[in-house]
Amino acid sequence: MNYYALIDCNNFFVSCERIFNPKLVNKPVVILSNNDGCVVARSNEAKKLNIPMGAPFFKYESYFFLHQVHVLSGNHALYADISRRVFLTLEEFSYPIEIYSVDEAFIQISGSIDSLVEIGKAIKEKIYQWVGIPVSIGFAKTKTLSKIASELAKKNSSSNGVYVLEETTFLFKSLFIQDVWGIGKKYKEKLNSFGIITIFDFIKEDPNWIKNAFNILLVRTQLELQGIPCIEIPNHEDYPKSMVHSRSLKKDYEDQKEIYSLLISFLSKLSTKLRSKKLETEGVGLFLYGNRFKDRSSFHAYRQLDFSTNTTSVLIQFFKPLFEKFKNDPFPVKRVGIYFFDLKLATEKQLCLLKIPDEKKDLMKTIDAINKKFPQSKLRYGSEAVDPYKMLSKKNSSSLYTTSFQELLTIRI
DNA sequence: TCTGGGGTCCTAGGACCC
DNA sequence: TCTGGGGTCCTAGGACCC
Repeated sequence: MNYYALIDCNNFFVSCERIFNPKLVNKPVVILSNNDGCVVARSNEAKKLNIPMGAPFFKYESYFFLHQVHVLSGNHALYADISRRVFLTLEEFSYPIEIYSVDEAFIQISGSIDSLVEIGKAIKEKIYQWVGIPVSIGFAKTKTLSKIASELAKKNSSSNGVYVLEETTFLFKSLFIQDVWGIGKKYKEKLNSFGIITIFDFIKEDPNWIKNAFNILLVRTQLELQGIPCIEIPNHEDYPKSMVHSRSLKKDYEDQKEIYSLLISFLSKLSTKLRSKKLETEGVGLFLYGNRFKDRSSFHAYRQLDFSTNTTSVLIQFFKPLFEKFKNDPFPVKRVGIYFFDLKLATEKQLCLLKIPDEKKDLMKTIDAINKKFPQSKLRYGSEAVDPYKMLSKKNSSSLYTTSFQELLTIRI
């Protein structure tokens, strides 16, 4: 029998922190978003204190203090590295795999229920032993069902973190549609308005009606819930179609030179990422937002290129006029972002009949190599901000234990 | 009164996910 | 005072074609 499994890291960001700081074990811990804005991860103990996902830090600060909640700024370089190690370990098992997010992966597997439980246990133990991250594993006939199974694995203490979902009819009468992968807030409200409350209600609806009232995605979800796989594991090495770098700022900024140089820093950072992944872009865009809790001002502009590139100077050249448009009708800026779209593999570069700007490939290579070797003293373009971080804020971050020699863990014996 | 019909392509916006 | 960031996919509607 063919199955899918979802391997899901438990409270991933918190678990990463706990590897290096055992004092956090069994304590309520929350991880904050950039700018220390809101809660993006919680330990089980923090969940028990009814701290919701997305809770704004400033509203909960005194509550955290009262309950001795450990509060950390997100250390995403660390989490990315731990994530990589988790999936390298999972790949040891040689099943077809899809890394779905920083803390989740699907695998495809066949076997009897008993053998699945054994394999699940083995995976769970190996990841914990090799990387130190606890995971939950859910097996089922489709990806959508395996999501539900992994939640059951997490909640069901008798399952030991591994759950095989077989019979669903009874279960679905007690599960709500909003617990289904692919059904968010809007769909939930609309489905509820038609009296569809549980997964059981949803499954017996006419697919044609769902197609007309919603879209093809929900029809797929419905089939998946009935055990008919519609969402496959991609069988090729995929690369991203777009890339964004965006941040909320410490305060509202009005100085256009400051905003511009920050955007150039972002552009430079994003092109470096593009090069490190051996990709090129055929489009560049930017967006600027005012403070979304006070005013709804926004600006958005993009430019399609006639060729693909990952050269910072070339991208700056095409970016400049986009920012000029903002100057016509400026507003105080609270959030900024740069994005690339229509990404292509650098190795499959299309030749262009038109004259394209000098790509300075060797210069880019040299700059990247120097910046990699000396991360403290970054080589940058003249128009980049000298210290982009002064426009952002970050307080309680843990160290880069696994990605920086300066910040290795110190152990006293 | 009554104003074609059928097709493709592109994009902005909206929904979802973590 | 203070509210994250990075992605994907689908669809309606407009522009354009004959």
